[in-house]
Amino acid sequence: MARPRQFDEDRVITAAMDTFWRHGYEGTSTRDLCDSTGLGPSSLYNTFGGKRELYLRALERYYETVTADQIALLNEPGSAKERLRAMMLHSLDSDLDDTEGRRGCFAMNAAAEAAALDPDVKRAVRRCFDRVEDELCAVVGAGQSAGEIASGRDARTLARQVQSTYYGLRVLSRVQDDRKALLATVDSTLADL
Amino acid sequence: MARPRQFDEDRVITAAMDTFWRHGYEGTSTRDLCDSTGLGPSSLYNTFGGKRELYLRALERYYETVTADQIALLNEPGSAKERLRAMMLHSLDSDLDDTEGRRGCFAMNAAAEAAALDPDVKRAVRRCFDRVEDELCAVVGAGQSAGEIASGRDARTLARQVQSTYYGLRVLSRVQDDRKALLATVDSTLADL
DNA sequence: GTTGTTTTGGAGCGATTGCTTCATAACGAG
DNA sequence: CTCGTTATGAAGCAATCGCTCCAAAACAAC
Repeated sequence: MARPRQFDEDRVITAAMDTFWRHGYEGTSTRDLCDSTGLGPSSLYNTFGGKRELYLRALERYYETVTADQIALLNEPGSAKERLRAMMLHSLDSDLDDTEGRRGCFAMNAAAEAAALDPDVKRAVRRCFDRVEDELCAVVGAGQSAGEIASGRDARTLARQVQSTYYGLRVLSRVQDDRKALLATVDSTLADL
Repeated sequence: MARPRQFDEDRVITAAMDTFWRHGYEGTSTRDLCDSTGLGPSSLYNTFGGKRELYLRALERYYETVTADQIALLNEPGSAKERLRAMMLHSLDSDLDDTEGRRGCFAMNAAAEAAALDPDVKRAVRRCFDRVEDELCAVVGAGQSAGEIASGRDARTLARQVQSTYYGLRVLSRVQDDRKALLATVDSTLADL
């Protein structure tokens, strides 16, 4: 019926996510996006609508891939605290990896840069955060059932404490290179549970 | 000897800080800066050198004013936990204040946007974070001496835990409007000390 | 007043911004 | 094959980017 597309939409969104992740929304130009995706501007605009729409798609993709990986780590075999530690360690090592360009957490970057201005960005970021919170809650609950974590306090509250510490550490990791110090905070937090 | 300046350098830097704070580095144009400071481009460039230098000056100013206010709150009269709570509450209410534009923490925004790329930005942000950490450590130590906080653990480690939770909450506050939930995490964290 | 020095406002530099236009290409349907 | 439809690449739109240049202006020193 018509000419088919020469590109894989998924790969394009992934490439765009990577570019937005590294340089932020304002720091990424449409030409940067054309270069990283391999698409010409007409294909890019014809398919996605514009820079903002592609940014939102990139945030969705982040949820589907990176956030999903965090959830997966929380569901590996092991005790509750081991699983919490595995997720936090994985993110911290990713944050400190110079070969990856110290790009941090895309959702957190988007929260800092654009969540205040754009309700759609806010919603997309919140989706990532809420998903992590829910899964942390489940892990904490499992730990409580197993007698590994004290049952006195509300699982949701404990999960939010862990989540806050986790995101706070990722903020600190942007300017703090001392892996041991960050790790000590992780272990100290887990010991409190 | 020569024509004197028609503007107050401090006021200009404060105005620039406010603009960068609200819109980020990439989101702020030199014309935005001219508008908010009242300076013409020639005066702005003659005095400060360029956009990047002014951004660094704005981060310095943030340290001198907002970070200093946080430190001051930690040194108000009251118990250690009361002082920790006062600082966190103040920031959270500032983060949630719609009339201020939900601009968050300038240092954290800079960390997310530019710390990975610019070593000078990284240094300026870290200065803010380290100052808070040091003061949190002092407050925790005082709490331990007063018997208010358990003396078993290292004050520095506890301070870092509080700091991480604090920054994590400020991340969450960008997309989470539920003040009560955020507050519950504060109180739960303080109860653990 | 004149001179010397610095600041100021405005025009505008080349480059880049997000995006559009359009002729052409590449297919499926008939 | 022809036709209808969509995708593509290249050129380029007006607007804005960070920044510079320069003549006029405003002072202090003399």
